Amino acid sequence: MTRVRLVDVAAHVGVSAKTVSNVVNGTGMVSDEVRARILGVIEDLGYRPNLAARQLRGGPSGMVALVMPDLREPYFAEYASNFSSAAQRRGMTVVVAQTQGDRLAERRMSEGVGLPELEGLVLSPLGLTPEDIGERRSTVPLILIGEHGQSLATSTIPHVGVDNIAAAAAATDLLLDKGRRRIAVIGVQEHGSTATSRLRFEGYRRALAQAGIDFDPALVGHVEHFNRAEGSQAAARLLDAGTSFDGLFCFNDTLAFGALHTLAVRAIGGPDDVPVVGFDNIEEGRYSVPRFASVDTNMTIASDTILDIVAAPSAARPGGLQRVPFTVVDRDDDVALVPRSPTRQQTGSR
Amino acid sequence: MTRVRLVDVAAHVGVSAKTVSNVVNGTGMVSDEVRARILGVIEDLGYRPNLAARQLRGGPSGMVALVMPDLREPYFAEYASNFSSAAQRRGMTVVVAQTQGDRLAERRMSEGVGLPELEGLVLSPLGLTPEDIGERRSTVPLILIGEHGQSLATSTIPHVGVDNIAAAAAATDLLLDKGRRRIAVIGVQEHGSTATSRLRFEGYRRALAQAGIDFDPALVGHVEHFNRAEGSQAAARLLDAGTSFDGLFCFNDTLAFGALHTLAVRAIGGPDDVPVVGFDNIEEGRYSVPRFASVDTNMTIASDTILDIVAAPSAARPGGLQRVPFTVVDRDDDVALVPRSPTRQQTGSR
DNA sequence: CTGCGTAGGTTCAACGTTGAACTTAACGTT
DNA sequence: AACGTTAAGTTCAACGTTGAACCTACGCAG
Repeated sequence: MTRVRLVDVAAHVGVSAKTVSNVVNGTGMVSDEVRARILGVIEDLGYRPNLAARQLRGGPSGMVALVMPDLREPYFAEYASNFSSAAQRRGMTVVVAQTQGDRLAERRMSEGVGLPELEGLVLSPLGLTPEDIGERRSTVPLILIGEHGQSLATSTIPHVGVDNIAAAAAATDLLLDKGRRRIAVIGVQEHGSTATSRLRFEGYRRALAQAGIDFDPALVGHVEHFNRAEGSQAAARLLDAGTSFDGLFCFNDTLAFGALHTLAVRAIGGPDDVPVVGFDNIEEGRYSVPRFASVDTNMTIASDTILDIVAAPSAARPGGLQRVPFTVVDRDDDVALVPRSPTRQQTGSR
Repeated sequence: MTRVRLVDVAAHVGVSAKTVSNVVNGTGMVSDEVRARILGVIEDLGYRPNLAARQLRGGPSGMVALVMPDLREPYFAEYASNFSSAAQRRGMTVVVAQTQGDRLAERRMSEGVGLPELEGLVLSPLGLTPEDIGERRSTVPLILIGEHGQSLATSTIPHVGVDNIAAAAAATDLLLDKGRRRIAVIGVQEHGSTATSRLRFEGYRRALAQAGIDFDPALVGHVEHFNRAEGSQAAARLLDAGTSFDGLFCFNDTLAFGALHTLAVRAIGGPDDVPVVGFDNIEEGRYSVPRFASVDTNMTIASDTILDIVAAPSAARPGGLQRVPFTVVDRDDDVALVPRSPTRQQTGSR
């Protein structure tokens, strides 16, 4: 029972394969009567076009690759979910792969090795360097997720994400607006892929400067990775050092979870005492007790932006950072464990 | 700058395209000298085989589809991560799609509409019925994730997962072994796709029966969905009804998070007071405070089992449930926020 | 020196689809 | 009646790869 082909349908109807092709693709001229018969036979036989043959003829593959460090991270999982939904809406198929943030894996994937003909390759880089991009052979359009500072910004590769400096400044402003003056920060990195961390740190410092507050290095919590354990440890170090703070900005929500845990264990804080702001606004944050604010990175808008770039003719494809608007979400009601609509929002243009 | 083909490489070397093909695929006889020259030119020109053409010739596509309800759910995200890694290890490409648990979406995806030629279609069903499977047209091997009770078990479709009844019984046993006698349960469903819930409930009751404990309907927490909010509400309902319990079994970890939250807010419990057992052993559970036990469903083993089935010749492909061993993981040390190695494990054969 | 096996190739057709170019009959115009 | 137009098709080649069949020179046994 081999697969049904165009010619099989054609034979059953008594027309040529091309006429069936025309019906399937809505091209050419076909009488209503013949079209109806063809559609009937297609249904009966269960014909489905062979994408490989289409592609070989130069047709679109309808496939986009999404390459992320690790889907177990809630942020990447949510991104993948959003992206996949957006792609499905456009009739595109998503291929996923993981790199574990490994530079060589990212390099290899950016070439699309072993992957089918893609219409776009969307990569969330951690280790990739501008040289890697320069040496890239593949002609498949590459689009990077997130802003990555000078390192990758100078390249002509489009990247899609929020303005990290502005967003981090807005997050800091939220705490400043609450009258906080000693705002600690968790997530400053010194090793590895520090681009995101550096930009958010810069935003934090700019917001402080604008408010006329001196930067205090004692308020900085360093981490290696953006995970719960390190967020928790960084908060513990701040407290152990005797540093007092009345607000806390974490460079992502996972760090915030960890930090909140340490604060809770030590019976410090609570949202009115030491308000916390995270970054990414992942689903899970909606259920957090104690609550914390976050910066929503509008992943749905980002996904659509990316797919628009993929769909654009190569000449019209932009380079550099494509800014996605961000939203500072402060959940200042007291409900827990029920998804909340944000009650206070500040939007992304500063 | 069109893509490099076999003939382009062949022309540069001065041999036929077929010889280059032989080198690429390791077939036929090629002298070491010619092989070396060909490999050099392949590298220089950056040749990469056109998978569409290969496939058209009847070659393997190397693609598997993974269709899940929603990647934002940590369990599915982790599953996807594991599966994707396992597939990458085998040189296979994973296509992902989401159904939101919608039966029609599951039906449509199970046909592989709009997808390239697949070697396997792996689906985590919520609404799919045996009739849907019966009416399926596609000849691509379908493999279901999880055990789904009578409903889908009778079909010849292979499904891969833990023995839900045995695993739930083992989870209950863990609490019984701690001397608990009034064990509450959260996650019983009455509407929608209840298969998993029913099986785990059955396991709970069997374990009680074996221990000579009467089942008390007052200890049952009903939910519509397996999420945090409902876990929290179910726990609240139990407490509000004045039901006392000294142990709690939640049908998945997300429910457990919610329930733990309610217990914490009401200052009840703690692991030595009211131990909690979840199901799935998701990453996030490792950082939970208060801690709780869980049933590890060995997703890596499951992924490999699935990929073995996909790779098997269709005649050798098994039907029915392929059992994956489970592990009851009790994290009874007191460390928090550092990934722990399980200290007490009980393995899956009862 | 004949014949045969084999290493190391080559040639050709086919996979299923569709753009481009071609055909045919019916119809409308002057 | 002759001509142009158009609707509704058909035919053919090509996309890149590879299995099957074919070719050829060389080494070696008899």
